[in-house]
Amino acid sequence: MEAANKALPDRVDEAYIVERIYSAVMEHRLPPAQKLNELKLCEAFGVGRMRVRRALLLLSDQGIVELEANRGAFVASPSPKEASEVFDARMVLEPAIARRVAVAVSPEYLAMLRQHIALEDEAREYRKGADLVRLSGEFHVKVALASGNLILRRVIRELVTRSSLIVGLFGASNHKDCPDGEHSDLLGAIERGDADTTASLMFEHLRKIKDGLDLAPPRPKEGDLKDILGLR
Amino acid sequence: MEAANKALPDRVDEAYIVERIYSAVMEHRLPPAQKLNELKLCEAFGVGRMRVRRALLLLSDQGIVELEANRGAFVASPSPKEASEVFDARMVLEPAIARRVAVAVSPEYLAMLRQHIALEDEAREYRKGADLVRLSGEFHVKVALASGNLILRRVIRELVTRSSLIVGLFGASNHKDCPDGEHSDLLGAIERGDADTTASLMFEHLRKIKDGLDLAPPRPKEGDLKDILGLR
DNA sequence: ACAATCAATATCGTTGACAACTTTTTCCGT
DNA sequence: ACGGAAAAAGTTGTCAACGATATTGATTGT
Repeated sequence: MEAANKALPDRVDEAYIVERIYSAVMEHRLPPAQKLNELKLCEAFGVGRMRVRRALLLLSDQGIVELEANRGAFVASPSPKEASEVFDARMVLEPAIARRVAVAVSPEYLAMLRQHIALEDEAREYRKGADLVRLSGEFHVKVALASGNLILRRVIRELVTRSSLIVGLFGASNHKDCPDGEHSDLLGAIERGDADTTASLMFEHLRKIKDGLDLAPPRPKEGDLKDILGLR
Repeated sequence: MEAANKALPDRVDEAYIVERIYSAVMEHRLPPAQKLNELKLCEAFGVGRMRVRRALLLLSDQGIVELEANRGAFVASPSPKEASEVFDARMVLEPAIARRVAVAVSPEYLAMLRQHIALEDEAREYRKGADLVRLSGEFHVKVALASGNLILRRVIRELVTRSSLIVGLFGASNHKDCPDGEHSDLLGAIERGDADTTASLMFEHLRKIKDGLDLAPPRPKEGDLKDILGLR
């Protein structure tokens, strides 16, 4: 095997590369701190180095990738402080967006959300863990999309992707990306047009996820090795 | 004169170029559709072409400039639909952010907001129109900053900058970027910790600005020149 | 005089080579 | 065998040249 790992499109541009890395992060396939070698990416996408570097620049601007001078690109590993900020931001923004969706959502988007819940149920039923991880994040993006506003969708997508990294880093082994059933409850509130309940369900949902993280100990710095090993 | 138009920093990186173009757009110095010539930017910033191109890529990703293949970079000129989306997004997000600021704002940020209002008053007093334009936008960014969350600040900054372009395009000549006094009212509600009023003032404030725009006629398409000139 | 065609110019997109830096491996002395 | 210095390999950052495309201006024929 060499190329054609997944049928690349005819024209590979920056956006496509960004999209693929986005997806890989959302599905927890790219772990935090993973090195992203330029040459390997070039081969993988069958594209010149320029395209790859531009894609990495865009990803770093969105906090998905960290660029270190002369060392290369790495999947971001957010600090506890950054992680907290991401979820705080979501707890401010997403309830407001969900509220608006509850107030006025088109039948098409409602159908999309219903179908999504069905997919989640199915993934739970058949123990498709990988799918469930992806779907859990995607639900939030689709809610934002259901507002009919692509700007809101973009903002949330960025935050959800970063959240995937954060859960991978700070989530306990038994951590659920999104507790079972809560998405369904949210959809119920939206269907009833119950704006207040929708907003508060979304807030509590996010709070629960954040509380399930272990953000207490600031990540060890370089020099603290002795502390870590208990040699003081 | 050649270089040193404004004392460039020792190290000019992409972020600095982006920042400067951001500012120029916010102050209505760079009009929509303005061509951004790579070579001229290189000379202006005293950097190689690569830096400029990377900065332009970042700006295009944020909707501030538009890249046309083989034609170059232009300051974005949002369509009425995009313009509407930007303000709709702000009307969803900013009230939620302002509410949170009203609930819990640190004394330092409160002082910052007070000082800002003083600057606005001063600019109005001495008829410094240019300053007032910049300050009107900056107020919203500072409110987001007052949440203590840099992610929220970043999101709002992006939207405010795009709004500057939109006002330049669709604002009537007598259009006020932000009606006099409303920022002051908002600060009042924040100081009282009145969350509901703060949120609703912010919403109405944005609605008023949007209503002051003339988004009715879709931007003329290429072939409609005759219509524009009344030659039919 | 006008329109269409063609050449000339300017600008952008891409590639390849090279320099700067980091990481790994090798080598040597103790 | 161990630690450290030096060499080698690998990777990233930068630049300059080249080809491709769009735009402008000149030319020609009617």
